[in-house]
Amino acid sequence: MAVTIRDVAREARVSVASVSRALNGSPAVTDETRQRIASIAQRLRYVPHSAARSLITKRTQTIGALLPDLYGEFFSELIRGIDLAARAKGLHLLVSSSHGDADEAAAALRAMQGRVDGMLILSPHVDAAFLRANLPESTPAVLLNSAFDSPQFDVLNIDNYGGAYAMTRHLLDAGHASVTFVGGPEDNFDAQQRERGYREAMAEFAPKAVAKVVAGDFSEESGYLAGRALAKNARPLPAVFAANDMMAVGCLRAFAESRLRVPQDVALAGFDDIPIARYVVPALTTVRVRIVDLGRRALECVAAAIEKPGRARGAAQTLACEVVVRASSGGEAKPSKPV
Amino acid sequence: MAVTIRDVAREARVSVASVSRALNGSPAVTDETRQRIASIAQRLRYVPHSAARSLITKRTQTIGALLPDLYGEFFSELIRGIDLAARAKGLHLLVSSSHGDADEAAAALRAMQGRVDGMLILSPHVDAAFLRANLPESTPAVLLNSAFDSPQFDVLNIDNYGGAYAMTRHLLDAGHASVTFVGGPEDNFDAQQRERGYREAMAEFAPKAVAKVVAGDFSEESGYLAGRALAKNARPLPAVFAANDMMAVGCLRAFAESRLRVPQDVALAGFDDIPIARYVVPALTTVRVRIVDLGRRALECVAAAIEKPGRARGAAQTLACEVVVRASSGGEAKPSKPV
DNA sequence: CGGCGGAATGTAAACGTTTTCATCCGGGTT
DNA sequence: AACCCGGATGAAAACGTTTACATTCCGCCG
Repeated sequence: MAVTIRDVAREARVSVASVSRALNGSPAVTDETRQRIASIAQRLRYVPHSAARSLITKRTQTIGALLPDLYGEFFSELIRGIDLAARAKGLHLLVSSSHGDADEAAAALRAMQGRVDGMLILSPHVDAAFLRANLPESTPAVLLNSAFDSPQFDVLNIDNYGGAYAMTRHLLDAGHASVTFVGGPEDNFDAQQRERGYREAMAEFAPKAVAKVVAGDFSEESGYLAGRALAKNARPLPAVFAANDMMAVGCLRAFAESRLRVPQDVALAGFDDIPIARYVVPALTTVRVRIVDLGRRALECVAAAIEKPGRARGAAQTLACEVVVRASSGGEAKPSKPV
Repeated sequence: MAVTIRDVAREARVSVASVSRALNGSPAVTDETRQRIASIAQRLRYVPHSAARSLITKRTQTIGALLPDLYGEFFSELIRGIDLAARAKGLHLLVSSSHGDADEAAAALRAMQGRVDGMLILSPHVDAAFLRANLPESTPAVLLNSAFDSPQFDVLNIDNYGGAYAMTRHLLDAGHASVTFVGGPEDNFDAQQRERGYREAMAEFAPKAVAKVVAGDFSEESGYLAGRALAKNARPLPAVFAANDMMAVGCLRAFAESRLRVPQDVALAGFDDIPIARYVVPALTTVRVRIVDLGRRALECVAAAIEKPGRARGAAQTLACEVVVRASSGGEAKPSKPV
């Protein structure tokens, strides 16, 4: 049915070995025969059978990506970065996303076994035991945004700490006497790091003020509730720094209901720079994370691990964030045109 | 190194054929031996080598998804739907996205050759010639949201026409004497269909009014410009229906600058129901498209084509949309809490 | 009691590559 | 002239499955 290496060999009057060599760029073949074989292969539309090749080379040229139940921009951007880098390296991308719990993730991980040369794993469910149980020893893997730190695996994290630290500092520098933090879920790694960044910046740059954290869970609703509670406090209000943009949007709604003007009565900042952040009124000051870079770096990292199997594992990299100042923090007045 | 079917066979004191049969559920094997083999396989952590299996069965259990340079919510939701359906069917998902032009898409399509049993293709660049040149005859493919209609391929479209028709009708029913349409890019299939839906609804439900279309290109900026132009018109202003939400957001900004109140002075609606639509003020009336369902249906469609190779191709399905009424059209006043 | 049929299992070919090893050939060295 | 060396090519094994076909075994019927 399909054209195989044999057909090309027959047509070119050489052995299959020569065809293989010619097409794979082995030096042990005359330029002239290489040309001839190449042109015949092209004419016949020969495409090497990837399964047969994988069988013998033990390489699939494929990277697996294991992702949790992820929504919106973050997911797209991450995949974009991974995909771009994979294409540049001639690798394919096998995706398995939308994993709600550890069991689903485990099943997905096992299902990928043997189909991929390496893995990119972003999941709140991973820990040492999970990986030992579900990931073959020999498969290189890069953990994304994971609290889990092991000499076995490379880890690539967002600098949540640094971003929150920088934002807190920015708010204090802008003249606010104090900053209140709206926290994320307690068991969330990102949330923990962001809170730590906030606390340390407060300790350093506002030693007289006291750090104050109100609870939240990253949802818009929890931000709304937090905002409503904060609006009752004594004036002047401290600046509010929400652990993510969705909660900041919730705060914004609560403040609007309480007839509080942002940023005149209360300054507000978020974290993530989701697209909505540019379009709420006033536009939200936030911390931007270059998700595309996260994906790209992750893929390059696992590709490197595949190429050099003996290489030391366990490198931990951190991806910098940047403060994006918009109208909501009062740092800059640009209410009309989105950035 | 890795454990193969031979190891299992040796351990179980049977032939490899029996192991294969037992693990693949062939009826020609005693329940007792099946049990024994299964437990040994599990103990040895045997996983069939997928490449070897593909080599002989000519199946990869993998679906390829070819996507253009897609951003945000649409991409995530689409992949989510595809992934969910794929998992349910035990299929893997090979993704190649971010294709800017036809050449890139062609290269990606060819690279997937032999690695997938079927393809999901969403790309403005596909047409008959493109597919003939880059897709093997035998590979089933489903085209998503494509103007190209051929008896060769299944096509799955969003009901842009019906959604725009329904929205226009909704605005007219709500008491607006006329509706002005802000169009999308001229060569865009979605935009064309939406405009057609608008025109036909106008002709049918507002025969005395005249359909009016101002140009746009789906960008927020083009919506802003359109909104500014419209704000100059004679009062009372007709309702404004933008061909997508981003342009509607742009209109909103222009109206705010012109001190026009929405919906009191001008009613506004968009299309897509992007997340931002809920958070702008006032919240945007729009047309919702169930992208997850699009992905799910597409995968089920290609899976069906793979299972029954002889089946008739060329079925065209259409995915219904629904009008989502929020504050911006004045149909319902719910300015505070997002839906 | 012999043969037959069907169920369970085994044997080996086939899938399409890559790669090791062998072969061949021409030319330079001794 | 004999030898060797190195470069180009070919033959065949190997990768780990599935499956067509062969074999074995056992009970049952004539």
